[in-house]
Amino acid sequence: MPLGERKKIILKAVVDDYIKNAEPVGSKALASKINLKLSSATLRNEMAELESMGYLEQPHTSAGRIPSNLGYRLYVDELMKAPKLSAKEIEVINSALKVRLMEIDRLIAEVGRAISRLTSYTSYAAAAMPSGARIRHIDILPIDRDTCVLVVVFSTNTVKNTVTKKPGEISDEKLHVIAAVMNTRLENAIPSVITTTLAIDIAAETGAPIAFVGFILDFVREEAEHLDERRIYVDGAAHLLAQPEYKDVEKAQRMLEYFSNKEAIAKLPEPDETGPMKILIGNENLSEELKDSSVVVASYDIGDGMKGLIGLVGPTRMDYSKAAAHLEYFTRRLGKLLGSGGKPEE
Amino acid sequence: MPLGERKKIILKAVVDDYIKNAEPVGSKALASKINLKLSSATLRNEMAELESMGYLEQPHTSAGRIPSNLGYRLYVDELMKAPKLSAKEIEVINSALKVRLMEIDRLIAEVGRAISRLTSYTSYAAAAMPSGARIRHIDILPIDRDTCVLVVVFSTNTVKNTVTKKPGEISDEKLHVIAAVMNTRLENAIPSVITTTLAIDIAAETGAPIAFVGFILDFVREEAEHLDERRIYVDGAAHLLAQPEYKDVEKAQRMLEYFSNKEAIAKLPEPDETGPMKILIGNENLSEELKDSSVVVASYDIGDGMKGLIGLVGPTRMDYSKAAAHLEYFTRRLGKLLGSGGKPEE
DNA sequence: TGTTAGCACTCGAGAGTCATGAGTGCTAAT
DNA sequence: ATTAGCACTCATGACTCTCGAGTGCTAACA
Repeated sequence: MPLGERKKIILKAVVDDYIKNAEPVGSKALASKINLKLSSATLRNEMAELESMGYLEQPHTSAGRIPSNLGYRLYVDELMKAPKLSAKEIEVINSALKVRLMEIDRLIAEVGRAISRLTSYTSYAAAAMPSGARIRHIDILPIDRDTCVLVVVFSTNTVKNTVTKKPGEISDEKLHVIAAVMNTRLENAIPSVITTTLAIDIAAETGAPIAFVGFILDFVREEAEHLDERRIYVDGAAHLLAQPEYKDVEKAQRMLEYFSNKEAIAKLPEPDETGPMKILIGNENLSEELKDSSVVVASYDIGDGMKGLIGLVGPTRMDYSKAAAHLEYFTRRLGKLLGSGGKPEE
Repeated sequence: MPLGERKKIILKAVVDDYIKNAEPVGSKALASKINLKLSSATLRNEMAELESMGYLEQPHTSAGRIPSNLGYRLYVDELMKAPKLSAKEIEVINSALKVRLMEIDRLIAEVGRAISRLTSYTSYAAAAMPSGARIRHIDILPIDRDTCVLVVVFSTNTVKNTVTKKPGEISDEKLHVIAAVMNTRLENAIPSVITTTLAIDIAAETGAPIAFVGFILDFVREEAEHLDERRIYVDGAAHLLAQPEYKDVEKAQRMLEYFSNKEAIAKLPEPDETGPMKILIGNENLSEELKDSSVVVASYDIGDGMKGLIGLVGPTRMDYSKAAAHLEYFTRRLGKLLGSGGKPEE
């Protein structure tokens, strides 16, 4: 059942209006706003048909129509105006991205914050690490008599470090030797090869205290294990409350709780092989809590096999076009920015 | 005007009851709950006096009384039951702290999360770095032909690192030399000594490309500048909405926005010389947004001159005793745990 | 055949009314 | 000094009513 051209125009008008005003749109109001010169009666007929086809819904008999999930779906797939940012918005984004490249985590958090501000929707941002990282390099830097810094580089180019005490009697050269032995044993190894036996071996070979060696190896293994545990930054949760669909405190609270729940948050949607952006409308979401919200999520390449993830959450009535436009631009710019990998030559 | 013993008991009972039920407490209800055997009429008289003294307030003529800020103040200063945790709560806290020592930032965030869960109040947690950190050590670790890791240790024992490309022609030994030169020049220096001139100097002395040296020094300086920019982790904002005093969506939204505002959040209260814990009731708070909320905040020693900060925010009707008890125990345990400084010997 | 005008009908939102009851202050008795 | 009694206050919630935006249907019209 292909939709007639006029029905499409009407559906688009209804969705646009509802996105803007959050109130069921009636035939009369629509008649004055639409460019087609049709009477409200005709629109009523058309809208009744659109409803029977499942694109529109009526909250109650004597109210206007609102789009159904199916209606939104058609809207985002075919009808909505090409996502486009104003020059001013682009200006703002670019200046937000002018921050120097910093720790990846901080960057991700900042990006989430910026896009949430710009769109007035709640954002979530994360970096998805490829699992199965290998150990690339271990180093132990002497700092003073009984302090040293332990540095581990993984195959993802992620670096972890910790400051720790060292037994005073270990010389700087000895530290070097310990690190060298660990590197020959562990270079390119998966973290699970680290065992107590290995620690004992290395301690014996280098003559270093077993406790010290054990501490280092434990650190390496644990950091490796935590490597693909993605940290998600949620920002702009307050924006949720601004939306009339969350004016019910209970509902708003459920959403906020959802966003502060680590397990739930780990399952937030992400784009798949179908492309770098995904729009999930209402019940297309898998999480129960999101079933009457919508999500627009995009991914970008961070480099070193890592993928960045950034999404916006709003009511099903959200401005998909705006959300998509911002995400699209942001991820494109980020991809470019990060693609160069923070080389010295800027 | 010293408060009579009986008035104190009555005030305490009113506060306790109001903390629990969030509803103005009337003379009759109070008469049945209080252990003194007084009639409601007597209580009425006493409560009227307490009101005229400013310890109680009446939302409207025919309602019960609620504590005023002054009343709460007296309550926390003199009346409330000694903060005490149940064995079960202690159990939960201890298991929450059993996480291995990790990056300080992550630890702080986790602590905030845990205490928010335990108390059902919104928490904020931060580490306050001492300003004026000096450079302690710089190292450049070769990883492969054109990748290296830059590691900087500051006098606060904070370590910052970044992965970067290096010009392929620089040998591992050369990296070593560059690092050594930088260390002799910058050891124990304040970051502002880093200038373009210095970069040119070092490049000349080592024969390294000026771009590479410049990149390293820029990184050091910028990280140093960001060092005392404290990052604050807020958790459990959803708990706010559970409190009846924030059932008004507007108000709740203002609070949430407040907590996602970087500038505002940087000014959250912290304990001062008067002691490790501070209770701010209602309008004792300086921020406009907190004037009808209360804050209980405590600090603890992280070591290396850093101070940890953790606070709970709730309605003025919050359970000060519970909040204080949790904070007290948490900070005490944390101080002990961190005091040892993450030595290898556990 | 598609469009429009007209009309009776529906139903949520908001205003107004009213009874209820928890709570008060005051007075007089204990 | 305490208490019982009583008249008064006022927020709350249930109920009713009106208003009006919006609908579906029918009949007239191009």
